[in-house]
Amino acid sequence: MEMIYRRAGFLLRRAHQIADATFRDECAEFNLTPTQYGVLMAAASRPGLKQIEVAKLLGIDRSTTAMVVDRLVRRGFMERGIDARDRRGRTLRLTPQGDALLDLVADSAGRVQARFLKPLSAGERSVFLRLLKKLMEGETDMNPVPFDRAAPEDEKPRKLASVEDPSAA
Amino acid sequence: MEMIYRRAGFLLRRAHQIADATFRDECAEFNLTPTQYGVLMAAASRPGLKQIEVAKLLGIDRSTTAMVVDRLVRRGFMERGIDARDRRGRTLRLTPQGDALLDLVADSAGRVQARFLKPLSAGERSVFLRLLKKLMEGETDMNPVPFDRAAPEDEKPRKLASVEDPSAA
DNA sequence: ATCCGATGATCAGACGTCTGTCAAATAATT
DNA sequence: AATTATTTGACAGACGTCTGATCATCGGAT
Repeated sequence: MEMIYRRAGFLLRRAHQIADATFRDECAEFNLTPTQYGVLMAAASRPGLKQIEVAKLLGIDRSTTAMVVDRLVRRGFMERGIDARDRRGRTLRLTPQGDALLDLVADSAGRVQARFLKPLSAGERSVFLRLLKKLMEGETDMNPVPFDRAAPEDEKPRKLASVEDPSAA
Repeated sequence: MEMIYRRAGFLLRRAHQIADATFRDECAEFNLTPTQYGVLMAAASRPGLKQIEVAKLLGIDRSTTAMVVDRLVRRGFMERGIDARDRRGRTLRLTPQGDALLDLVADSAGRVQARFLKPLSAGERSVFLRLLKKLMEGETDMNPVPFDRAAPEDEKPRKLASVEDPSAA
């Protein structure tokens, strides 16, 4: 039995479970799940991007994405439109309420990371995160969507030559 | 948006997702999920242990455990009984079919680990696993059940006089 | 212009997961 | 012994997740 505690899958389930709970707890007042937050962030970063692109960005499948978006739309945080150029696609964008929510959530979301990683030293954290990322980048077999963090980048590739986030962290 | 790719929670969701898919793929012929496998393993290791104990061992809650056990019982891999000493509790044990299944699954389950961890070198794997375990052991806030891999190991209630926790809280 | 394969969305179904709530049983208190 | 508190399990409800099926649309090939 003990062997199960050494399995990466088991450890990852627990880790994910706790990270999830930490996020929900930290964002309890907003009643936001990590996934919803991800969808909101994706939509905020590139207004008008399509549902399928959000799915790819986050690595969740189309059905799940549709369901999550549904709830967010129902709660008034985002709106769905039909892509004029390709009527199969649904374009997404935040409503002003959605934008406001994201502002409010920012601090809480930031705290989740520190709180979750607390058991590790600063050095360990960076190693851990690095290995986790390496693991994801190397996964190809069972990965629903390649982990490349580089968004399709079609729409309008506004490549500003400057730093993108001068906001003091 | 890119910032989300640096979040531990996001990375862990993906990692868990892929580990899960790898397990399911490797065990497709048995139609077994990682959770079901965990429950089966727990029940195999200590026949007659209670449902609630399995839940604690695996870090899943009572509702989830009940549901998973239901399916396993329905498929004939385990059977549920009522604990004679505490009639609230349900005792679990594998059926011969369950035992046989576990035998068959062993190889596949073993392969999952190697396959999932493939992108990392041997050294990285052990560091990764070690950090993951350390993270889990240190989690207390949002952990549904402490991660101690040391099973309750009671069976005999032996309430020793040793002071365990004067609860100075 | 038409047909066909690829793509996007939705739906249905299955499973895991948690939170709450309720009922049964046990344990603790008075 | 009777009341109260705690524990266990089941059930309902919500959410995330995937697969497979179906429908609409698009793009390319004929």
